[in-house]
Amino acid sequence: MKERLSAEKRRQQIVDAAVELFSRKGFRGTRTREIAEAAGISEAMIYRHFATKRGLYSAIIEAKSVTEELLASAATAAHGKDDAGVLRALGLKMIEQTVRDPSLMRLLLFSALEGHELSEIFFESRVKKLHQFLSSYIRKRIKEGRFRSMDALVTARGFFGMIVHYLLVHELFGVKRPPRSSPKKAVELFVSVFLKGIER
Amino acid sequence: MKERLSAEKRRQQIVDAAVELFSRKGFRGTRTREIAEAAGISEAMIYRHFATKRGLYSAIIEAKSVTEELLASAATAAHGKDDAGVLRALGLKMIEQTVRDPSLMRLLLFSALEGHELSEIFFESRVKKLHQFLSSYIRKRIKEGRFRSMDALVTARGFFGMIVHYLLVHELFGVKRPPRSSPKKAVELFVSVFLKGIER
DNA sequence: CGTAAGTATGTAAGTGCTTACTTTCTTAAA
DNA sequence: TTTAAGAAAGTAAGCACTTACATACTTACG
Repeated sequence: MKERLSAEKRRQQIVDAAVELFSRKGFRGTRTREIAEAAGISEAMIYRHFATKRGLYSAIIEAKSVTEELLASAATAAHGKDDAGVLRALGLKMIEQTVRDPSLMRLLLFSALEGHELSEIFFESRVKKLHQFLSSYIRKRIKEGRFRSMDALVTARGFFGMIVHYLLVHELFGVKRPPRSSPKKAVELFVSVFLKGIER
Repeated sequence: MKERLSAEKRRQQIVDAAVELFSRKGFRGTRTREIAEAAGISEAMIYRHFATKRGLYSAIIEAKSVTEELLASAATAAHGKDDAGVLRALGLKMIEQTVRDPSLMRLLLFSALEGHELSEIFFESRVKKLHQFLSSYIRKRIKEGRFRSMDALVTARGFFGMIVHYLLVHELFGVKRPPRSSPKKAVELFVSVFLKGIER
């Protein structure tokens, strides 16, 4: 017989295994048996901890919806009115996190494509917050006369678009980065183009 | 008995029904029975025209891989060295096409996420061509001294990122456009920021 | 021209495997 | 002794794909 864990630890173990599989193969592409095998337990254990496969998926999406430290370093730069610092911090952190663990980006895309009911909540808590942070920063700097007058939200999404697209191309579609194009250099380029583009 | 069509027409009918379903629900999420029902025939007919479900999916991806007229208007502007015109044409056409028929974007994302073998070919023929067109235009304009010196491919992908991200946000995640933000205005904004950002 | 043979297009009803979820029983910790 | 964590072995439904057979269109031959 297998090691006996506390319910909480076992539950976490199931979630960890499921995150990996759902993010790689989607909800419909993942078998509950695979999850059980990956967690080293029997299928029945999954159903002791989660009512349905969909319930497990929802639990994951909700857990991944907590906002984390991504905004912290950007907020510091924002306080010091370091425009390039704000953008650099956001871009680099996003890329770094996604390269280290692409499961979040994949889960987000899968849940939207597959039309999961929590996809919207997922988007609101993970993406919208970032958009709002940057757009209100831009709005403030427009008021201060440092940036040109423009739709701050659309503009902010434009910047995130450059970063997200970079991740799509390299992490999802698997395009190889030529040696001259490190993430850091790409972010520098995006920041410089974007800043020069919006400054007065 | 149902109407008797020519093999070619029937095949096309199956493909049409399948495109709609695969783009909405993905490969794994689509049942062959659903495709048959949507096409108004029996499952066996699918298997008379395609060896396997996967074969049908591959046929669709290959068919969708043909490059179309997207580059035409941009090429005209490129010839006249109308920088804003090039970017505007690319951005507007991409948005217009995707809004009219989102199936292509969804198929592309699904095939990459689900790891379909033809996903790479799909990407190369649909996406890479655009990247190459714009990056070689940018490279030329750098040589002519109109744009700052920078990595043309990364820069070009930055512009497409703004457009693609706009489509992801509105077409995939279903964020409502506020009335002030029409696609046309958004493209104008992206073009203006991007151009000002890369010009000397 | 008329018609029977041959062929392509179609269907209804499977077949066997997979899958989400259940039931029943065992074992170890408190 | 009680209770919850665990395994083994189902079950019913769903799935890609097949089989056996019917019907319409085409064509060669009298």
